[in-house]
This record gives sequence, structure tokens and C-alpha cells, in this order.
Amino acid sequence: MVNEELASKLYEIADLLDLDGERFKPEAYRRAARVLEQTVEDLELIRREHRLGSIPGIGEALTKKIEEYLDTGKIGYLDKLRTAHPSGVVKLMRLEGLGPKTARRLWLELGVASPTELIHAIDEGRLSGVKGFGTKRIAQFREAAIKGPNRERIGLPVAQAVADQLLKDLADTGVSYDRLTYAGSLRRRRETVGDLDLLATSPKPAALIDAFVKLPSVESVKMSGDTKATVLLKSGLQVDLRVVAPESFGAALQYFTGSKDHNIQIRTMALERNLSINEYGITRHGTLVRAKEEAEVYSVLDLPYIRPELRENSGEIEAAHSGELPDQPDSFLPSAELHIHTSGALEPWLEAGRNVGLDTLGFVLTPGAPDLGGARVSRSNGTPIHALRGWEVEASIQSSREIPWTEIDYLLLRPDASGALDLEVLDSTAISEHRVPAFIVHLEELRPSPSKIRWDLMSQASLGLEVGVMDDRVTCESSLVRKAVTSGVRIMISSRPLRTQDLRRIMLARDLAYRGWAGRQDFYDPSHTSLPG
DNA sequence: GCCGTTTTCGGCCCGACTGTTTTCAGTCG
Repeated sequence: MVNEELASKLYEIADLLDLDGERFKPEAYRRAARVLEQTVEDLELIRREHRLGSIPGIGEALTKKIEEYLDTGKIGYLDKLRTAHPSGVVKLMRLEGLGPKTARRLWLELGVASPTELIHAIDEGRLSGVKGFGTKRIAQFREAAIKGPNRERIGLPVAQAVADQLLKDLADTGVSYDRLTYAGSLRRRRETVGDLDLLATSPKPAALIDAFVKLPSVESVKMSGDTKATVLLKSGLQVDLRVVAPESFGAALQYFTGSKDHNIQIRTMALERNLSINEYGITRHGTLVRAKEEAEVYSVLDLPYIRPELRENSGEIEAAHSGELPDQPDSFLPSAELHIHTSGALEPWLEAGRNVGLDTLGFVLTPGAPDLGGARVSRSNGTPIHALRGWEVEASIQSSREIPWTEIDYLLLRPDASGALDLEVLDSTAISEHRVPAFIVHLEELRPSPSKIRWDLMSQASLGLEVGVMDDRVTCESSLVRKAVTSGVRIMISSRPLRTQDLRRIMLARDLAYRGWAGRQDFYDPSHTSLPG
């Protein structure tokens, strides 16, 4: 994606400016990079309409650089910065515990210009006795240089599972606490998560922190104080725990859920009203008013509650202000799962579906799949649950000839074996003639990137988009969902279940779709649509 | 670098923690 390439160039400029000791430019470049990453609209189009400068965080200088990039694929300013700094120095700066100041000192004072050189310098004793570098720091440097930057992000479903287990383990220690939950990007349902943020209130903060750093899944303790601790799990994931006073829980939850850009805008709004917001509460005329519940932070700014999924500073505050937020997902529960492949018995699925509140399950017809027979509605154990028959094929003109139209209730279309999805060759006429709901699925298999999806064609052909949660990752980014929703494409959420217990993930799929600004009317709901048969 | 319903100049979030310090700078989130 053009936006991502450009953003990474801006991040690099920010890093290099950091090394030069610039105070505010680096953040300005990073802010711009983050905004561009979230921009779904085509940059070329924005540029043609001379609207680059109206993107928040992008002014005169950045407009020029973006135009240069769009024209030539390069940014001269970046090239100039690159020649002035050895590439290894940026790598130094990105090591754990090192920052721009330290990297610059190592480079200029000791001639150390890469992580490898840092290890050699330490082993040769060249850092000993240098001002500010004690034995502890030197040992940390060496460890960080060996480990490398390696801060990989993990998929949302994995992060959720780890967090659930941690909370359970902590509860099982018997240590006392009042509230305990996760915040950060996991709570915002970001597609990938870099680390976990836990937040708690407890009558005995020290005991809670002590129990936390001693959990069996903890590999090492990075730091541990009176109110916060950071550990590294055996899996390599970093977890932070903050303990705050009960009266501050709401303010802290809002603060630690982020995103950073969302919070900056919230705090700026507060300042305009002579209020100041931090993780402890709201300060008015020098008096701290604590916020026990998160919604108080928003209500003090005359805003309705904004759900975590939307807090990315991508228009949610403006939408909240004008009452145009998508409906809160608490008000609509997922009703259907249409992407079940199974060769086993039907009844366990129906039972599991019922337990998570679903009223419709769709089974994809494949050799060995259970025969639904006439049992289209199961009423055993109370609530009726509908069983539908689906058909999954590659989205191509050839495969549409093999579809047993009269035997199916819906159609799942996936990219072909090479990962291509060519909607122009799709026989959308046949689909609409047979009045069968159709959805594009397996977007995770799309190659090379989903930026070329013809949303206009999808909308015209009434094709829905699957937003799925798999074992280890999600099928598509929420920016894509937002693009789909904007184009009038319906969203079909799926837990992509391999086992009956996977159906529980349907709630996560709903949250993910909401992150892409899908409101109630954007979700495909079979019970509100007449199905053939 | 960006930004402005007091500003086109002078601000730019801020608190916790650590290591190396005799009072603070750097990093992190």
C-alpha cells in the first residue's frame, strides 16, 4: 500500500531527527505517519483535489514531501538524512533501554555505530568508566544488542487468549483486588498487539504487584515499583500492570486504553475548557475530580461514550460530537455463523451455537459434510436454531457453472489458488438471478494486498465481506472494513470455527467489524433476509 | 514539523521508573 510505504519513510525521518536531538519535529513526523496509515482514501486523489494540507497533522512542509514522494517515489530530505547517519545507529536507538540520546553518544563519543559494534566495544571494555554508563547499564546494553529489536506483534486472538489466562492465573493466586481488566490495543481490538496492558484497583497494591511478577508464565521482571510493573512472559510478550486507586479507575482505564492520538485530542479538548485530564482524573480549577467510570471522562467534555474500538483519532471524536457514531455493538448481538466446515455430527454445533446466542448456523457443503436433510430447524432444548446450507468456491466464472444453486442457501467466494480475487470475471448475473446471498471470504489468502479490491463492484453485485477471527489472527484489517462499509458493502462476521468452542470468537469478530465503523445496519443478518427454500 | 473562537509566534502530555546520580537525565508508555 502506498500509504504504508510513505508512512514508514516518515517514521524513518522521525528516527533520524531524533538522533539529531530535534525536540518536536520527530513527533510531528510520527503523527503524520500514523494519520496516513489510517487514511483509507486514495492519496493520489486527495492530492489532485489539493486536500493534503487539510489532513490533520499535515501542513505545508509535509504536503511538499508527500507530493514529491507521489511523483518520484522518493523523499530527498530522507536521503539527505540517511547519508548523514550510519544506518546502524538507528538500529542502536531501537534497542531495548536505549534511545536517541544514548545511541548518539555511543556513535559520536565511542565510534559505536551498530548493535554488533556495541557488543564488541563492551567486550573490549571500551564502555567501562565512561560517564553515565555504569555496570548495570552496560550489561543491559549487551543483552539488548544480542536480543535485537525483535518486538513482534501477535495476532488479536492470541493476545486475547494470553490476557484471559493471565487474569485467571492472577485471580487464582487469591491476592485481593477490586477490579482487574486489560486496556491498551487489545481492548481497542487492534488486529495485532505489541504488548498487554493490565489495569487493577486493589486495597493492597504491593501484594498484587508481587503476585503478578511471580506468576508462572513470567520469564523475567523488567521493572517493578509501587504502582506498576513490567514483565516479559516466557512467550516473549511484554505485559504491564498498573494499579490505581478505585476512585481513579475510570480515568486510568481511559488513559491506558489509548490510542495515544485519541487521548491527545481528548486532552486538548479538555484544555480548551480549562480542564486537565490525566490517568487519575479530571482537574478543574486546580481541584482533582476523580473519574471512577470511563464514561465520566467523555461526559465532562459533553461527548457520548466512545467505545474503545473506535479510539484511533480517525474521526470518532467529531462523529461523537455530531451524534454520528455507529450504533454501539452492545445493542446488537451476533445471530449467525455461516462459515462452518465440518464432517462431524450436527447436534454439538447447534448446541454450541445456541450457547453463544446464535440462531442460525451455516454448514458448507463438502464431501463428508453432515446431511442436513429436512432438519432445517432444530427445536431441541428450547430456542429454535436454523441450519443453512452453503457452498464455497473460488470466485471465477468457471466455478460458478458448478454451483448447485437449488440446493444451497448462500454462497462463499474465495480468492483463487494464487491468491487473486478478480471480481470483474465473476458471474454476478447468475448470483443475482438465483437470489442467493454471496460473500467474499478468506481475505487472509488474498495476495499481494487487498488495496485493489473493487468495492464498487462488490456493492453493485451485493456481495458481502467476511470479517473473521481465526485461531491466531484476523482475516482483514479494520481499515478495510471501514472502506467496505463506506462503499455500502455488507459485513458477514465469522468465528471461522474449527471446533465447536471456537464459536465464542463471534463476539470478537463483531467488535472487529465495529472497529471498522460497521453499525447495526451494516451487518448481514439472515433472519432479516428472505432466504430461498 | 504543526497549530490557533485569546495566538502567524511560541507553545507542543506527563508521570513512573531506573541508573547513576548528590538532584537528575533518559526511556517508556
